[in-house]
Amino acid sequence: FPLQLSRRVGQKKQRLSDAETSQILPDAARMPYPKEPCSGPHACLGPPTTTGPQRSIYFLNHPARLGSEFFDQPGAHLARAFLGQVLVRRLTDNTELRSRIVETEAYLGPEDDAAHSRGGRQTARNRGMFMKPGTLYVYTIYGMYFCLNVSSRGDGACVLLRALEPLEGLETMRRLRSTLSKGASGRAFKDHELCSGPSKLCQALAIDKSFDQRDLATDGAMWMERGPPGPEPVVVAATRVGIGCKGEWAQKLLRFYVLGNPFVSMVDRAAEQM
DNA sequence: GAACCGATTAACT
DNA sequence: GTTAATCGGTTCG
Repeated sequence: FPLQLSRRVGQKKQRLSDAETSQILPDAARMPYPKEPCSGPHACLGPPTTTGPQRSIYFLNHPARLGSEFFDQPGAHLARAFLGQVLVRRLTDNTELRSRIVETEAYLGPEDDAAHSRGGRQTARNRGMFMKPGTLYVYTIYGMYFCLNVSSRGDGACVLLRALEPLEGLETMRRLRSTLSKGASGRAFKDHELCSGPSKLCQALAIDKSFDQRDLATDGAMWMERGPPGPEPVVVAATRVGIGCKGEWAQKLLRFYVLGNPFVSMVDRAAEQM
């Protein structure tokens, strides 16, 4: 069994190859980029279509998929607007994982010293940041993790998803986390450990580089739905995580999270006093 | 090519 | 609170 082999004592550590992962997992996010939003073998089970003027009364009680117009907001606005919305991931076996977005960070583009697009840098890696709002930007970090971003309005601007509150498919998320986590001591992850970090949520939702540059408004394997109506969550604005603490841009309050939500990755008590 | 390093995690004290 | 793990992407010579 490839996973066990890779853990043999003294053996050079080896990440699961795509082929190996696909043997273990029901879905390793290896679907090719769909040419059409809902083409392929499961077209008849496609995700809800974008809201539009033709929407009938039938859909008023059903989840509405967020479309390109929603993502077309300045980064900091979009980062706040994401809070409370529902991220849906459909695996290749049609299992749907649902989670509420509870923590985000905005990266504002070339002038933002903490952004990958700082100084106007545009490379093969960060191309997604420069594509139309709603385009995903997935990058590898520390050689072993992924981070998921959504392009916003503004050249080279995007929003990093940092934490989710799992709603549906928790046992699948738990299995994905255990299988993909390097520590993998066999212990079961608690609910609040499933998606409480930018790379944890990528493991829990089986998101990898194959999602880079996909369109969240039309993709068949992942989309966003308007969260259920309810009281407005209290939003905390704090400094961003992992970008150092020196410099003008490190001080800006571009991280947003739902006050009191136990699924947030890091609380900032000082920011909460404000 | 080589050197450097990171929008993190998990295990440890 | 500290630190090892781990390697693709970027930069530099």
